[in-house]
Amino acid sequence: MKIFNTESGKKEEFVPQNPEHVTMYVCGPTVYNHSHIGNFRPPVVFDVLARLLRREFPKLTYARNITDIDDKINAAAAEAGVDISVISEKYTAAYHRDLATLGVLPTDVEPKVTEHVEQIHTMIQELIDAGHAYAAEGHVLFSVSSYADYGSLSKRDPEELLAGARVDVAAYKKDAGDFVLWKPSADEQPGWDSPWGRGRPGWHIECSAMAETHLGDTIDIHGGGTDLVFPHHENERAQSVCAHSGKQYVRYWMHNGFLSFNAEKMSKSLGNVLLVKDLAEKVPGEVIRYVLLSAHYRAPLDWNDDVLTQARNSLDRLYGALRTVTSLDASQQDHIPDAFMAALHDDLNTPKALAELFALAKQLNTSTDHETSQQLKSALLQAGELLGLLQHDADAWFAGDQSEADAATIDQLITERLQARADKDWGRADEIRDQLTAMNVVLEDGADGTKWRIDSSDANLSSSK
RNA sequence: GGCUGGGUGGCAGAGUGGUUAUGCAGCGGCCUGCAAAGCCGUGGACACCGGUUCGACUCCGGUCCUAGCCUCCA
Repeated sequence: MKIFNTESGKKEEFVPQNPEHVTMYVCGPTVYNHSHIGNFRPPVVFDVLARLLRREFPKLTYARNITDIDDKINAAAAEAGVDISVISEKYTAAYHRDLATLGVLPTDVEPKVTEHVEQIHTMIQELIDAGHAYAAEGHVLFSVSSYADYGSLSKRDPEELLAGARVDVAAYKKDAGDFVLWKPSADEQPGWDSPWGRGRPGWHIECSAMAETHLGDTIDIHGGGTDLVFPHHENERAQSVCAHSGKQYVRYWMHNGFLSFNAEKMSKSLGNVLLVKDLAEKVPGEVIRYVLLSAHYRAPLDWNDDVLTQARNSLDRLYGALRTVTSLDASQQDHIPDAFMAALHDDLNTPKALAELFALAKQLNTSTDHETSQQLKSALLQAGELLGLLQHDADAWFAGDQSEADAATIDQLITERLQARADKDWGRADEIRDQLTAMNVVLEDGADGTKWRIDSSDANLSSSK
């Protein structure tokens, strides 16, 4: 398996530190508000990677954190007049609902910052003891100049960084590039007692401490959005390497590209933020997931009003192929085609992998041999599972969210129409079909009976709000 | 301004120094009582300008556009 490593700028063969136990850490959300669709690209992309790793290695420990202490959470809590836990728990729950909508499997560990304050203290102390950090006016700062390799992950020259810095440099900083590990809290702000006074963790130390706690000093894969390369991951790396006597922190850094909306940055100020819960009212979560996997994870992905419709229609084709085989013989065999695996092994090339799914669908649609069809359906389901797609019952997929009562009515009408057709009473048959069309039901007559589906084509999938 | 990516047909989106991506949409045909689905076929693309090469969408240089980052950010 090859993985593009941000640190080297190349695709590298993936060799875990311990082939018996692979470790992966992905930066999770700060739970102060709803995450938008762009925020879900990493969980979905790394969910596919986790599925792949679990298939190919005996053990994977995958951690994705919840940042539940942050100034934005503080602000939201203060405004609502509640404890920060009220805010963070509310939006953690929302985050979990959205993950479930998108078919993202739970991680092995979901560490919360507020549950790791002790470990954060320990790590800060280690950094101070080793001369990489210093306390000043209630703050503890990491001394960037103490880590010679600083900047090499994000390919930045520390000198230029400082020259271009547009922030006000606090007087207590020895060096303008130094970043905070611990900062003081005012009395009304949430805080924890510490050797450096009451305060709260800085923005980067939490991930270092949580990764260390759950995955050890060196982790195999660390993922996140490309915007996190600097400063977040650069700083994480500096902290962890320095706290661990120079030991490597991450073997493979992976960063996903950004999602834009109609070629504009998705941001609250532009009013173009798309929420999973809103999209899920229009389409199944699987359609949203399909869109997120339809572009390579490192490439930019532009969301526009057509992508959901296209994804919906594409999935219809795959489910349509699955529906040609009504039952599946029990089979433990692995039928996933090599080309599909090769695509995923090539730096998680999900668009190529999807193309292989369509190749399977075409074979399935043209197959006349029972045995072959069974294998093809099995292959499609197994390959789909690796992508987190195609796991619904095909009939249920096409039935949409019709109630059972409706389904019963539809079946009743279809039975009547079949009789009319048997009697060659085309007028009556078409009358019934028109009736069903009015119910948004499309019929498909086949050799083995009549299937139906809910017409989603003119359902308003426009994603603008 | 600096650093790092990206610009492929109507849309989405892979890939490659010479050969069909794939899907959606379109068009023609087959199938069908008629449709739908499916199948077969089909048109249509590599931002621009140079260079290297027998040959460049692919490699190199430059230009333009675009995204992210330059201490909150997926």
